[in-house]
Amino acid sequence: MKNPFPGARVRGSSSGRPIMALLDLLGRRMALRIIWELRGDPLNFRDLVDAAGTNPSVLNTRLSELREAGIIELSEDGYGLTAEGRTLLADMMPLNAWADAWAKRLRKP
Amino acid sequence: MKNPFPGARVRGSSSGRPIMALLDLLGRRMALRIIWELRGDPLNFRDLVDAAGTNPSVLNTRLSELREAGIIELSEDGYGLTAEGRTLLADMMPLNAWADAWAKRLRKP
DNA sequence: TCTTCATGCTATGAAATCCGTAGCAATGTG
DNA sequence: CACATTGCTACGGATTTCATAGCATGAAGA
Repeated sequence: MKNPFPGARVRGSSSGRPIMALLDLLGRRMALRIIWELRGDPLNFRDLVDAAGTNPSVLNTRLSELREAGIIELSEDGYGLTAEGRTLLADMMPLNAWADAWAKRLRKP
Repeated sequence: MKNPFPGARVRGSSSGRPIMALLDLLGRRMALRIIWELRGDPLNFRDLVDAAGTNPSVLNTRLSELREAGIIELSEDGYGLTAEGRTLLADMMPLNAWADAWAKRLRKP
């Protein structure tokens, strides 16, 4: 299937609503993780493979989608978040705190 | 593979850090979407299949993971978010605004 | 110039996952 | 006893992911 793109059909939705395209894009394997791993300094391709614990083919597929979406870019320093990507990451940061509270809950139910 | 669980190995991470388990869980097909579709009233199984634009087998797999994680529960009214699930959804809501701004950017670059 | 290295990325085949459809079991209603 | 509604499972083909090997390019040494 084509890359998720606001205004286009995506898996599970033909409405073209931007949130549906975003949920499809972020719902693919390693997409959230890749963005997460780029929260600090840019990483080169191989370091990103290691950091995300994935393999070149999946990473490259996700990178092309995330680059086309304007979330990630390749600079001289390696792969990093664009300005837009950083605002998306900022929106994801609460998930970290949520996950910690979740772990605490599940340890003593 | 076993369901993502804080403290356990998940795809792409053996650290057991809660955020990794969460990113694995949410990075599976339709997981984010299912949570999103339950932002309002509970839905029964079939309505949730339609709302998420998926099929019973994938939905059931995701539901069992999300129920085990304590994010979704089945009540007399149907499938709905738990209290914890609602806080997770609240953390996801900014994505909607982000997606709208994203769509606007991509329309006129 | 001839290695050697680091880089982004592609190729390949097997394994896992997803998808769509059909249908089952339990429960309730006429 | 039909009949509808519900949650869910079975199945087979399509797609995606996984792990590993390797290619192409450019820079840096020898």
